[in-house]
Amino acid sequence: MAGQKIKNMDELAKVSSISRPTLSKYFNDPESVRKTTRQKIETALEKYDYRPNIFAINQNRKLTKTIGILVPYLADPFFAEIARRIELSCIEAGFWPTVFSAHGEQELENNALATMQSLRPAGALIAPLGRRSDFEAVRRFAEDVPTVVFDSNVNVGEAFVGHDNFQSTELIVDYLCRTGEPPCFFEMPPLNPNANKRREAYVMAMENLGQTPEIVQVDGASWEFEQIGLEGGKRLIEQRALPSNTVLCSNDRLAIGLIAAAYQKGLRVGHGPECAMRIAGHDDHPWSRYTCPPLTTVSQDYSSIADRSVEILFDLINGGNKYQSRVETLFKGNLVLRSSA
Amino acid sequence: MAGQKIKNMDELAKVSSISRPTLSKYFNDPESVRKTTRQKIETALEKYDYRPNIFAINQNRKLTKTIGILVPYLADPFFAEIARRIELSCIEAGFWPTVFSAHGEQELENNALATMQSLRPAGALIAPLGRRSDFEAVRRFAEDVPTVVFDSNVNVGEAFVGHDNFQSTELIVDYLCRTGEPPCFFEMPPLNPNANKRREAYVMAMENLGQTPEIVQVDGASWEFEQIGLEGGKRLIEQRALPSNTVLCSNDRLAIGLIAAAYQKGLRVGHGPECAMRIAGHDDHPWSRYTCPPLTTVSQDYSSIADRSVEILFDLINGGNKYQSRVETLFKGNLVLRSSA
DNA sequence: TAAAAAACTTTACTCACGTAAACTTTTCAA
DNA sequence: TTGAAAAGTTTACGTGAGTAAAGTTTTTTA
Repeated sequence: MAGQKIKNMDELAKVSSISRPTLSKYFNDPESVRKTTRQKIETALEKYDYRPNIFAINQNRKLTKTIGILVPYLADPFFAEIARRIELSCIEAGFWPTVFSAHGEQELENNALATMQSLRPAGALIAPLGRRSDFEAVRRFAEDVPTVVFDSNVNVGEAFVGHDNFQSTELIVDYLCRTGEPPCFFEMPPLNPNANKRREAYVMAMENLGQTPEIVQVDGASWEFEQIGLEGGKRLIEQRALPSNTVLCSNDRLAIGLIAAAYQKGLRVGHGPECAMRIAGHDDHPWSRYTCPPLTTVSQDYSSIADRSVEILFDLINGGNKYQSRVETLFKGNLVLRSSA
Repeated sequence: MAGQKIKNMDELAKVSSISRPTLSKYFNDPESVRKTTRQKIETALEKYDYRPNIFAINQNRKLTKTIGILVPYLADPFFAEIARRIELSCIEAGFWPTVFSAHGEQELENNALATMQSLRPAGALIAPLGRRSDFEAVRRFAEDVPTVVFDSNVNVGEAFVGHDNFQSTELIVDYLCRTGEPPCFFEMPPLNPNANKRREAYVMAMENLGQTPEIVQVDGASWEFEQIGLEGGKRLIEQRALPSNTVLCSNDRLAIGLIAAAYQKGLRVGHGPECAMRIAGHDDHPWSRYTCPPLTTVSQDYSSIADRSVEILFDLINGGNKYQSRVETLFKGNLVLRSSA
């Protein structure tokens, strides 16, 4: 492959003594040509440096090999991680994934959707911003491109894959009630459906246990959840405004901020008798292992969510284009007991 | 734009009464046509739903509007953050950035380079893996595509933009020596040139101050630096093998792991008299604000690195293609004093 | 070994747009 | 009002590959 460069398939056809249509077939699917021709082509490919021009390839194909991936905020390790897994699955399946991020803003989300759309992808996996999404834009996109929505259920696309917030929230509320003071719920103004569902699930779970739900909402509208948790947490601790010494946070990033707030205010966090408060999170975020103390939380099943999303998308792409009805798949979470609660 | 769909420029030419070459000019640069024609085009665009086909556009242009961005590991918030800034600058300048990640592996880095190359981008901004890079592949890429290398200096491409590890390391070593026990240096096997330079800089700075440098290397070859810091840290603390109670970590992520290790081993971290050890990092990583205690570190000038990289690339793209010689720009770090050291 | 099937070659057209050349119309300053 | 200069139109060709149809060669099957 270090050899001379070759401009196009016609030139490759000459030097390999294989006709261009056959070469075209080969690049579409190497298995679709006879073994002997495949070998001829591959020896030529070793000798000459050639890669088909993507733009020319995709111009005529109805079905490109591109897959669009859109996440609301790539600097959040949860999305970075899930995007990573999806990307790898796509590469393995011979597709060309391209990752886009909305960076938390509607304008950029629409921008990314438009860019993706003009890439005419075979399919897309998108996690919409949620509350800030331009739903019309997302709907129009999903009409055009076979789309699997993950993480944030906005009721468009052919399928949704996500996390069972009710199951997981009940799990951790049960645990917290069983092992100490019933938790209050610490949240910020909800950015997406998950946050809302978690609040509702908390209320339900508490009522089922005969406890009074207590919700504490702190201000904040950015994607710097830790900062919001830290600032809000410090204020609440100063004012002794937390209704319970056990705090269930709407997500791990908020919990990380709250743990830092407790530390800075000299409050010991954990479940021992010498501890002033218990803090629990939700997600099993990559960082939650490294907080002080390590964070007790409920996991999201990252790999299942990523794998299933891709699986469903490939189904969609291969077999026709539409499911009979919209499929929603929710994965259960597991209790991750560490020492913060 | 909710109107009927239009297939191609010819159809748009008909409905807008503007010739196709002029339309082509308009899409290339809306400012390049007379105001009256621009308005005609734009009213047609509001009525009919049309976007030029990217593939057809790029097939013919020598200069596409695509910019490739490659980072070694996108799940690391440092790179996520810097990629985010670069992306935004590119969008603002009217380019189409596409982010790729090597996910820490050479094979995927080469893969990403190949994909980028076949996108025939106007330019690329790449942060190579470093030690694990296939240097030949990177060099060949940079020969083909105007390339600015950032973060990890591998001596290819037209320019390098990065962080002044010598200056910053000296800064924090000075600070640590001035305010307490001289630090030992905590590292893992270096993945890239920065890690090596930091070690060298540490040794130099210590010697300049008449101190004996002490280096502690823990095992680990993954990109889970926190995990490496945590495991290595716990072992060192158990065995009382740290040569100093002040530890300068090669980077913040390692420091985050080490802080967790100290916490788990019951050692209080900070600079008070009641503290057992001081821990400092390097990078001012997005998380370093939320450790317990908050991490004292030296900042990398994220925004300058991102901005200058983009600036240089645009220079390269616009004015000719080559600099006389390879330009290296290093930005200084600042001491970020928090309470861990 | 003959016939049928599979794979390949040749030829020719398509896709949607970039772009160059020659010509026409509009704009604007002298 | 005139005459460049600027902007637009018409025409025509290029890009690199997908793909269809008709014919040829190779392989497989009976």
